[in-house]
Amino acid sequence: MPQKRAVKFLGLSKWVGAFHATPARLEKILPLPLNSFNVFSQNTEPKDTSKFYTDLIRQCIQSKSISDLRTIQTHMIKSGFSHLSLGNKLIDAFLKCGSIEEARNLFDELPQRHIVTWNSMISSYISQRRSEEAVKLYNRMVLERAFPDEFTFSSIFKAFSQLDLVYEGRRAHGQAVVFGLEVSNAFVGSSLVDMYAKFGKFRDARMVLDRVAEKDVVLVTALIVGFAQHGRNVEALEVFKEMIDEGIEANGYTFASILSSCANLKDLLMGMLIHGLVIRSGFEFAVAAQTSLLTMYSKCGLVDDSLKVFKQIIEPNQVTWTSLITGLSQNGREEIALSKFRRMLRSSISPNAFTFSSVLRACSSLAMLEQGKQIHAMVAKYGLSGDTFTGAALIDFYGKCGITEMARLAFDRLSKLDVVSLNTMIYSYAQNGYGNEALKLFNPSLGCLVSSEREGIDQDLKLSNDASQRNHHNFSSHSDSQKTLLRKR
DNA sequence: CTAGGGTTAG
Repeated sequence: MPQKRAVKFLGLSKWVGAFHATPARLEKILPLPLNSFNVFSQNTEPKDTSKFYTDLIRQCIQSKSISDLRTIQTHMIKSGFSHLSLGNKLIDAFLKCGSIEEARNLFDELPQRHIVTWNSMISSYISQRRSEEAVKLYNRMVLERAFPDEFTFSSIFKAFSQLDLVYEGRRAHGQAVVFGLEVSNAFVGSSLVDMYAKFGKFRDARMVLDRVAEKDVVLVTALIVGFAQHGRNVEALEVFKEMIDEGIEANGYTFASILSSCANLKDLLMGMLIHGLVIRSGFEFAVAAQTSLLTMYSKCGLVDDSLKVFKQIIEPNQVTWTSLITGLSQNGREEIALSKFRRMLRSSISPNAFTFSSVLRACSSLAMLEQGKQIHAMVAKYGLSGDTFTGAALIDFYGKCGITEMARLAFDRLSKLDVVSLNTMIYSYAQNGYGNEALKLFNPSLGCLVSSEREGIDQDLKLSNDASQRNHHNFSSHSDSQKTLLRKR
């Protein structure tokens, strides 16, 4: 009986007394009759009415009361949107209450939208990883002559990098230039640098960065992160040093990224130096920096130091636990890795694809069949059977345990194939004496993988197949699994 | 009333 559900407006006691307001009751106690809203234009609307609604909306946000917002919306629509600014506030309120759909519905209904409203909608879509919607709105915005401002540009570029739309992102950059907002502030600049860096377009990223007059830590960190994420660790370190030289202080984000570069370079000395810097700059308890620190030590082979870092972490998150488990598993401490995994679950932190691929690796190294099976069940429960990394770990695990059928089952569940998972499957077959099955996979033209709807995969397979054909008469260039196959033949 | 950068896997 949703109609009868009481709607409580906490601060409304002077209007409604102590009783609860239903939409029908609310209509009776509004400060002005609904019809009379129409006589006010947007500019001359009475101050107190506007304030009345504004307060109401603020209370709804505080109590996260979406149903109350709906009530207000109903009245607004009835009054023919006489209060446009309220419409915008209402959209903002829906967004803050997490109801993006209702915000969008109202957004579409409004005869006019404020630039702030456009920006709010766009950034909400992006933070919900629904960037297609954000881009659609952005394009519509330009068409409807609601000109994007620096707030728009500070968020829209992320949509293009999320969607991997290089050309469109560049075009939006051009539009920012046209509006004179390209490097109007560090917000727009860092968003642009981030986009170009994510695309691997480091020349463009650098050019934008250099044009920003007031550089700050976020701007430079965007470039550092870009280099680090593309495995260009030396360049990441160079930019980091440059930043320090320019007197810009690093923060937790910067340290998280730069320590990850040290880890990948196995540069223990630099890592320890930066560890000192982390402590001195007061980011000792920034969890991402701590996580990277932990990884740095374990990649450099100092497991005990990484355990020490972990002990310091007050609230380890999913990534932290995973890093710890990975480090242990990679350093031959499989049992401890598994016990940490159990502890992670007990502290109600859920595992992800990264975690599973690491614990499965631990199970695989020691051929712990029962444990691995249990983890396989969890993988299925978490809906991660299709993940390429986790899948490859499963294939590897069952292969090592000699259960080829299960390995194949895991293989067939992959939502996407790549060279590694294919190699792992071939290796599992080969290891267990199924030479013919392995060959079928090795040469997809024999019919094993063709005729599936997997297009990207075929591309991948074609590449690896072409490469192997080039080496066909050259035995020494074959991988171990291929050698095994050739012997079996 | 609206804005930017992060750490983990084969």
